[in-house]
Amino acid sequence: MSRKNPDTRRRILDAAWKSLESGSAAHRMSDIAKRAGISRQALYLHFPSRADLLVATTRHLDEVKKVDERLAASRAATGADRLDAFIEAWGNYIPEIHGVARALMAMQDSDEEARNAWADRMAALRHGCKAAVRALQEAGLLRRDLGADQATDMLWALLSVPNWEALRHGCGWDQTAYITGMKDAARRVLMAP
Amino acid sequence: MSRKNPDTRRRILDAAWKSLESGSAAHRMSDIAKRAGISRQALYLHFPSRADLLVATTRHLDEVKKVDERLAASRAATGADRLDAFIEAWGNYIPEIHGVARALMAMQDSDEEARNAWADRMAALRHGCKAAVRALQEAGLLRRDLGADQATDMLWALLSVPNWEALRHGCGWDQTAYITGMKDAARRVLMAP
DNA sequence: GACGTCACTTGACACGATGTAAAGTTGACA
DNA sequence: TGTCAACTTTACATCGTGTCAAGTGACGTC
Repeated sequence: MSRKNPDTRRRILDAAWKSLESGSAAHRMSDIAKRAGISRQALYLHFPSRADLLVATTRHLDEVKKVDERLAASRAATGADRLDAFIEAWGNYIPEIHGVARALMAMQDSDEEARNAWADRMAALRHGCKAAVRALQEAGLLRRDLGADQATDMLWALLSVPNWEALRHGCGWDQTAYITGMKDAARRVLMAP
Repeated sequence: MSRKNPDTRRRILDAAWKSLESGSAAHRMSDIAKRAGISRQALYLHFPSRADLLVATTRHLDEVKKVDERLAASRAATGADRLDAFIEAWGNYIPEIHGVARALMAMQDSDEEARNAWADRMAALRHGCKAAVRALQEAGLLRRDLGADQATDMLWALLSVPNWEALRHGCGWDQTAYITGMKDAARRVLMAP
């Protein structure tokens, strides 16, 4: 699969990324191929299906954008600071992956591979939420009447991509308003006053 | 368009609804026609496109399920009770329209008509949120540091269908847990402690 | 009792997107 | 010079949507 020219592969992934990121609706395989400067068929030589391409594109983005490093910063903090840092790291990552995320979400109904890829991603987010909730709990800041699982669920829902879309695009919030709004909402929902 | 047999029209709408509501992935025009007991072409005699059919199905659902009546109940209340009543009315309506909502959301990228139909629906929800926020404000219960618009946005995002999906299906919450969880979250985010 | 019309059926086809298959081109390397 | 790998070109299968046109059968009307 990936034994072809690694440079071409990279060009395809960049093309897919940019194509999805640019608001335009030209997300067909032929558009991506054109943008990468290769034939549509060469694309299938590297990625057997559209779903494969999208999944590889998310991984590629993770690598280029260094999610791990970003999230590592939040892991250093404790208590409420950790919650803030996590929301900031993830919340500022969403706009960068948003195009690809949208495409992946749109394929969920029709393609199992896409569904699994997105589920994986959401599981990773949930893991981060869980850790942030535990940090609150350890600092004695988590609401007493809220189970850790329930708190994790709420935070996870709050930080979902559709929520980001709703506030940023549906309501016209800017990115900093989104971040501060989310930090505020999360503290109010999860922490004792 | 709708000058054909109104009984057939109704059968089509019911078929579309049930087809979308049943988890199975058979949502093609031919499946809906089969379920309605007519030919695929007769379907196009009543609804010129898939998007038209979906839009009509949501309206049909609204009629059958009597959204207006349900929401009217919440309009009678005041202050925090109104917020609770609104969340309960809308939150319990989501599962009934969920199948159709999903289909409509999935068509957003490809079809403008579907996009507008969904936008209309979300605008109606937003209108309800705004009224609930105003009720809080009039009762002096709204947080002082939160603008009415900002509060409306937050409530609107909180009550979105994707959030319902995330908590009910992603996290396995049952419907009553969802309702109480949302009421609680909304109060914490919007009201002063 | 023939006639027309209306709601629907039957069958065929165009289109756009994905994905498959196979033969041809080009350049690097032995 | 020959071969191999990466990519191109061309052609085609498939699936779902939407269009078109001719046909059928029941019902009301003159």
